[in-house]
This record gives sequence, C-alpha cells and structure tokens, in this order.
Amino acid sequence: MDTPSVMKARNITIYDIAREAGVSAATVSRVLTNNANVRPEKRQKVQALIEKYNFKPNALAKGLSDTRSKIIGIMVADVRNPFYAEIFVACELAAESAGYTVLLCNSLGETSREQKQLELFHEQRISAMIQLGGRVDDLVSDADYVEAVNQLTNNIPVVVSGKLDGTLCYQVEIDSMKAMDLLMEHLIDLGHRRIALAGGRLDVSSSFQKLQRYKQILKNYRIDFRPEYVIEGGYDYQAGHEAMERLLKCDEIPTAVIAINDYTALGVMNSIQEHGYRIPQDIAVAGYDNTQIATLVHPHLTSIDYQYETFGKMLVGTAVTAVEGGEVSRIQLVTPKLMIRASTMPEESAD
Amino acid sequence: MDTPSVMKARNITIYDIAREAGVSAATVSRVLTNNANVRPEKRQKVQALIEKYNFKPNALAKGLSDTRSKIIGIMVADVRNPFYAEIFVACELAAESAGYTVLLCNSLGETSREQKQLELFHEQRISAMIQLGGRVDDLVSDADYVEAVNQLTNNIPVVVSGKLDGTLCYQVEIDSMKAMDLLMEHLIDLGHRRIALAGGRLDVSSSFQKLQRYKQILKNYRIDFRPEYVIEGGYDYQAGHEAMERLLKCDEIPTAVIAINDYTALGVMNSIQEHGYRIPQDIAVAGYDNTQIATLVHPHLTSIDYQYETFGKMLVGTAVTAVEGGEVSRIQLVTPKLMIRASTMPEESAD
DNA sequence: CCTAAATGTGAAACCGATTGCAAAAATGAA
DNA sequence: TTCATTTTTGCAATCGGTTTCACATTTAGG
Repeated sequence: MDTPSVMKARNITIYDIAREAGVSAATVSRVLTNNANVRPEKRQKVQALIEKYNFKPNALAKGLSDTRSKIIGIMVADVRNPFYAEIFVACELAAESAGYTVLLCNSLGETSREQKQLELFHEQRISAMIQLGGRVDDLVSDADYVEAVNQLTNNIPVVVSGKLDGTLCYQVEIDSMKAMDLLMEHLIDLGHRRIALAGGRLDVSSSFQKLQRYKQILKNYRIDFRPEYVIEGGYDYQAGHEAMERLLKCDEIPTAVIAINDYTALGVMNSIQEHGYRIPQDIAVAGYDNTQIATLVHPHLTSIDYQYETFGKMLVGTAVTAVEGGEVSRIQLVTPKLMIRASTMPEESAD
Repeated sequence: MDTPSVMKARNITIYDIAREAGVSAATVSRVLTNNANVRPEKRQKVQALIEKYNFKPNALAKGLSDTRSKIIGIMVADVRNPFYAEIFVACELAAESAGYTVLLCNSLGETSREQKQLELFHEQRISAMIQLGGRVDDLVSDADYVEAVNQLTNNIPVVVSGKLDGTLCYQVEIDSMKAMDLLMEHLIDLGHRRIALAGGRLDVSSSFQKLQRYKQILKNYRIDFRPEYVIEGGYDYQAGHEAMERLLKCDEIPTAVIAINDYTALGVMNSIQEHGYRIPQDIAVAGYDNTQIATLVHPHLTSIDYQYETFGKMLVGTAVTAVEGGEVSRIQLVTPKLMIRASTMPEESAD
C-alpha cells in the first residue's frame, strides 16, 4: 500500500537558507546565534526565510560540533512517586528557561538499570546529570556504581541529592535536620511528649539523619528516648499501617506519630482510625513531602513541604552553572517549610 | 581556584579505537552495528578495545548521519498526575527494549507550551511523538495546533490517545465504551438503579464518550436518565467533593456514583463520609484509572484499570513500527479491566 | 586623501558516526 | 597455477551545524 501523497519532506538546513538568501552558511549561523555582527539588511532577509520555512537548527549537528548536547539527564528512583514527579516538573521548568532539555530516567531501584541509564546518558553526551533517590541515597555506596559515577564526573557535572561518598558530585540537599526540628517543635509546643517515628530504612541516609536529629531534640527537651517508638520499615502505605499496628501495642501509646512520608502517614492514619481513635484528638499524625495526598486525606495532613520550585531551580541552576564553567559551591541546602493542617491541630479540623 | 587534577577527558571516538586496532573507522563501525562481515580476529581486537576504553558511540553523530535521533518524544498533560506517570514508565520500559530513548514533556495544559515543545522535538529530530491529554483530547481541535501536528506527521509518525481530527495520527485508545459497560453492569448487577456520574468536562472527548455510553446503557436496561445525576466538573479532588455535595441534595439520593477518575472519587467518598453515610452500604463509589490511590483509601476503591503495561507497549510499538516502515493500523483499542474492591462490594470490605 | 582600526563575509576544517564503492585479500574451482 | 568468486577492508563523501582565519569592505581619524 503506497502513499504517494505522504512523501517525507527532507528537513531544510542552514544551507538551504543560505543559498536562497544569497549568503554563506556562516552568516546564517551568525544570525541564529545572534551575537555576531551581520549587516541588518542581510539579517532581515535571513530571518524572513527562517520564518518562511519554519527552519529549526538541528540539535544533533549542533551538539556534535560542540561535543555536548544541551540535555540534562535526570535520574530518579520512580516518577510514579509524586515526590519525584514534583521535582521533575520543577526541573523541567528551570531547565527550559536556561535553554536546556531534560531527559528523565527511572532507575526503579534496580542497580542494573541505573548502570544502563548511565551508559545511555553517556551515549547521548548529556551536559550534566541530576540524580535523586536510588543508589545515591544509600548510606553505604555501591563500589561499582561509585566508580561509574566518578568516571562521569570527570566529563560532566553531576548533581545529587543524597550522599554519594567518594565522588566529586555537587550536592543539593533538603535540610532534613531543620525539617525534623520544625515537626518536633510543633508537636512539643502542642504538648506532645510521646512522639513516635514510623517507616524508613536506616541504611538510607536521609532517614538515618532524621532519626539522629529526633534523638537530639528529645535530649534537648529532656524527654526520654524510647526505642519502641521507632519503627523501621519501607516507604509505602503498608509500612505505615504495620508500624502503627505495632505502636498501638505499646504499653503507653504515643500521642503523636511522624511518618517518613505522606503515603506512610496515610497508612498510619488508617490504622489509627480502624482502631477507633480520633486524629488529632487521640493521636496526631504528620508526614513528609507535602504531596497532593496531604490534602486528599481526612483530616488533612500536616507535612513538610520541600519547596519543589526552589529545589528544582537549585538543582538545575547548579548543573547549568557548572556546565558553563561558573563557580558553584559543592554543597547547598534548601530550607523546608512546615505545612500545619488538621491532622495535628484540633482547632483547624473544621475545614 | 584551579583544579588541575580534574581535567576533562576528551571522549574517545571510533577513530581512536580504529587507530589502536590497526583498522579503519569503517571496520569499527561494522563491529558496532554487528551485522556486516568482519574477520573474527579483528572483531575480537576491536571489541577488546571498546571494553578497555569503555567506548560508547556518540548518539549525536549517529543521529546526524541517519537524520533522526533514536528518541521518541512523549508529551503528556502533567506527569504529576499518576495516570500519566504510569503510562510514562510503561512507555519508557517498552522503548528501552526497542532500543529507543524517551523524552518527556509536560504541556501543563498551556497551548503555548505545547507549541514550544513541538519545536523542541523538531530541533531534537525525534523519531516519533506520542501525545496524551491536553489538546489532543479536546473535542474541538485548535486549528493552529492541528496545523503544527500535521506538519510533524509529514516527517515522523505521531501517536495520540484521544481525538485529533484532521491529522494523520495513529490512535491508540482505551476502549472507554467497554470501561463504562464494565462499571455499569457491575453496579446494575448489584441492584443499583440510581447511578450518578461525577466530574469531567464534556468538551474533553473521553469524558464526552463516557456520558454517551452511560445514557445508552441506561436505555438498554430501561432505566430513566436523570439529568440531575450528571455533575460536570474538573478532574480533581475538589470536583468530586463538590459534585457529591450537589448529589446529596437530590430528592432521591443516588445509590452509586461513578467518578471521572480516582482523585475525583476520593472527593466523592470524603463528602459521603462527612455526611455520615457508609460506603458501600448506603452509597457505592467507583473511579477510573486504578492509580495507587485506589488502594490507599478506605474502603479500597473499585476502579477501571487501564492496563498500563499493555497500553505503553502499544503506544511505543506503534511508533517504532511506523518509524521503521512497517504496517500498523491507524487505530487500535486497549481493553480495560474492572478492579472490584470494597467501595462497591460490601462483602469484600473486611480486607 | 590616505592609512589604521573596526566591521562584515565566505571558504574550509571539524565534530563522530554511517555507508556506497572499489580495491585487496581470501577462497574455490578448473 | 590461474581465473573467477566471494569476503574483507579502507577511502572518501555525507549528515548539518559551528568556528577559525583570512580577506574584503567600511568607517574614522589625522
């Protein structure tokens, strides 16, 4: 079945424009890059033709000649997690205004995929890489992976959120100490003294840090640390539900629970409600990430907002500045914000 | 501050390999592309050097020489919507095994962004485009946009889900008739006769189709259509909540509500529960999309599963086949599946 | 009016792969 | 051994831009 009418049109090139304008390709290039000096009349003529043919310079050719594509590779654990989706969109917007394109990859928690994605980035000759979650957040880094990332940092800037020891990465971190401070102070101000933590694996650096700070704050307020109030687990709904089931079996049930993220918090909340307790009157609940879920549940969930827009700008800004040879500090912090909602504030629950 | 030790290493090329192996670049290329006939000993030697230097062919150069990058551009309305996130991941996996890379863009519902993304895709010389949501799902297509897409379809295959009249796009659709059938039959089997629809805008083709089918089924079962049971609105939590508030004011309150998606269903559920009604004993609720939310809420939500893996495979498969000159039918359907959970089945609520 | 400095322009090299073509080498048959 | 094949191989062109460099043309200054 032939389709004569649907003939593929060859993409028009800088030479086509040059020929018709009666100038050289170099001149067209100068018009494109804007900065060089071209006689106004010629510039006009060329620009008119560019419009006329809807000419768009070939990014491949451009990338080939300056040995890098203007693409920033972003690797996240899983974009189906709203936390990463928020960050991705923030990065996309930031990259767009800097004239870069972003390439998203999901590592899906598999080291083999992570390695493969690195190769793919290499093939695409990306300008910089941003990585969040996955390997970079493990407390003990995988030697092979560190090696691969190191090789990458020799060629391009790599920006990570999370620790990746032994590499020359730039770090943009959420100030998780500060986040824990905000939550704990909020709860302690409300009179809570029996505060539990639910979910999170301690071999993940961000979760580990949260626990450290939690202990520190208890000490500052001269509140005894109770090991039975720290329930390790995963990062999903189930983890929260299971954690709460165990907490409800404690001799003294906690009066407040901080979950590792909003999904986990939801599990905690459902467990509480199933047992007939009220939130926040009997038990207050708070989460992390301030995803859409926080305002979808009942009561609305107090959560830590990660300032995605700012975060995205800093990630991409760091990458771009480094690519273009500017000075950027190796490590930067984003200050989180506490979003107080009905799950910790009884008087606000009449929403 | 100079960093002498962090000298950027030039990427090694096919020529470097060729020189050291004592062969021509063409031979290395043949080894790379595998298919040509190269003497085994030379092939060995070349392959060893490729390993040794961790050489990865430059995708830009490759793309330049065959005038297309092996990239599939995917444009979705907003990846923060779990529905699109699921599809994206499915497409990513499918593309990966076909040897393609996917480039994700969010139109965020702005026509101007959509147009700009199209230009960006053009510059990147992508092999194919997949579009979901946004303009392509409007019942009345925007003339400028159709023109732009048409121009694209002259050069590369465009696969859409949703109607985009007046273009030569390939269509991969969820069988939304079938989806409505499944939901309605399920509810009617359970004895429901007063079934309402919540959320969705009727200028969006998928929503419009759902309504058409809904009416048809009512007619088949000789159930009267009640206009007050169809509450138009958005696609978020709020829309569901507001819709239910209105439905609760009807003379005869519906005994079942079908929401336009899971978020909206959640709004409906919360409204019902706030008014002291029980789900599903007093009012049954069902949603669309079968996102993670469906099993996070209480009771778990009956929803339509879009078979993301299959869907992604078909989208990418169509794109790839078309790119490579194979035959694909212009329009294909994915059959959805009903996920029955506690929000419609009282006996299953003891989960 | 003549030179010096500033500006505008094109030819050609280059970026790193693929590929058609022809030469060279290996193979086989006579 | 020789000639006809078949298999391997390398040369050189191509893809579509950017950039350098040298030359041409203005413009300004004395």
